[in-house]
Amino acid sequence: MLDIQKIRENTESVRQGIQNKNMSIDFDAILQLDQVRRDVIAEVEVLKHDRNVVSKDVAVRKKNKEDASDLIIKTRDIGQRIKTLDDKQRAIEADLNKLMLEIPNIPHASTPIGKDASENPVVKEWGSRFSPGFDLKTHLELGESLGLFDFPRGTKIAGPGFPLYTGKGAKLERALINFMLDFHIDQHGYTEVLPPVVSNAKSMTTTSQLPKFEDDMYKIPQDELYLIPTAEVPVTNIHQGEILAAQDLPIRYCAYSSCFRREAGSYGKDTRGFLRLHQFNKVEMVKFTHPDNSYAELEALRGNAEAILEALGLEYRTIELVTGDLSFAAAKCYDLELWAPGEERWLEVSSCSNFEDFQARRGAIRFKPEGGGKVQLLHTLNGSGVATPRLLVALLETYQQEDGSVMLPEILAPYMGSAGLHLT
RNA sequence: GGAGACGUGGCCGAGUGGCUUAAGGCGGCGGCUUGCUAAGCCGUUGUACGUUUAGGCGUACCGAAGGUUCGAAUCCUUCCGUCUCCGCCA
Repeated sequence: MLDIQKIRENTESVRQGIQNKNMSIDFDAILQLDQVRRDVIAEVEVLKHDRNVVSKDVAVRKKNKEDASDLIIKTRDIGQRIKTLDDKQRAIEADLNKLMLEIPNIPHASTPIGKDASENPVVKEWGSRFSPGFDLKTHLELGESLGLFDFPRGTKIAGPGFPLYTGKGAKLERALINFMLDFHIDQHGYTEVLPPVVSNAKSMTTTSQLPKFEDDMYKIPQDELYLIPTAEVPVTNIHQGEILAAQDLPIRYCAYSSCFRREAGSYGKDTRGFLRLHQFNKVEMVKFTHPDNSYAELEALRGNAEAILEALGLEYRTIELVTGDLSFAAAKCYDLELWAPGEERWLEVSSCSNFEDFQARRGAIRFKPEGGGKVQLLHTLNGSGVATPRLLVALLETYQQEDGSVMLPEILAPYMGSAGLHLT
């Protein structure tokens, strides 16, 4: 959510930012509603002040055993007017809040202006192309012949897009999750958390899955819960409504969770194998930072995600999203893409974003500055570190051997066993 | 799922319709003292919104939302949460 005061005072620059995001918002309607709201508040507060003064007089007279009926009659009318205005204020604020929740974050000044993904600049390329000279198999062919997963049975159990991992495939999935968690905890200083995989509407609103993206999520109406599309939701909401001490910042959490996405509107796209799923595993990093440090923390966060890919020896590139491709809540974002030699394409495995105070305002996540001073909103960031399905694709395709087996990188030995690195 | 108890500031805790502007204490912050010394004394204390050149002023907030009343932390209704006991359960 944006600051209404900022919209009021810097209307044109906010308007420009939204336009760069290819969105359109009726700011005139919002400003007008805000003006009405403030007029009503000013009016009702005068009446409440009057009521308080008269009520005190009533109390004094009653204490002195004097008659106060004239005052009571006078205030009865004030009470009615207050009630009317209170109702009006409530209605206006509900309307205004609804509009405010639909306004996307505005891009940071450093985010390149551009219309869509085709204009995203590549900011880093790492690793070398895997081209061994024999015919490369896709992860589907490899997985099937090696018995790593069973899509038909996953479909039978739940439906398409719900993968069943089997044997070494299940172990590899578990190994990757543990490897990434340990890496971020031991090397990058994150604190591990293991959150619920469901969240309520309030939490979903903080991170802005709600109200705009309700159709993308699985809902449990009976209990008014949603399955999380990412651990970002429960982890960011750990400090919802709290006032943290400045000395405690930055807070860095790392969480594994299953993620659930309906992928409505993407039917027929990337339906094969692991490229697009309804349920998948992901290790997520979430940071709560002082506003002054959030962009330095974003660079570090991106580095933490890249370090995973480098440790696994996989070719990747990092792109910076232009304003038109930025997600609803982000002010700046990097995407990490792995090269899948069998698929012969780049696969997005991580998104690292700075939301500035956008989510913090929605969730009332604040901090008290060191040495006192006014409580202020902190900045939230998150990034995948990383999602497993496409990582598994690139890993299998990059480490495949001519005989159809896969020789996993040495760094996974503690998790697979040395002998277990060779998938046959 | 059943029965009961409870929900007050950073924390403890008083408060059953009106000098409550939420007592008192702890903690925090600022100052004084340095013959009460592992201390003592004085002052201060939250959040949001509105308003103001500024200092300030006003309004609201006692789990949440409504209601009764001239006036609600206090009375009524609904909801949420916590705890205890019972039932079920990995």
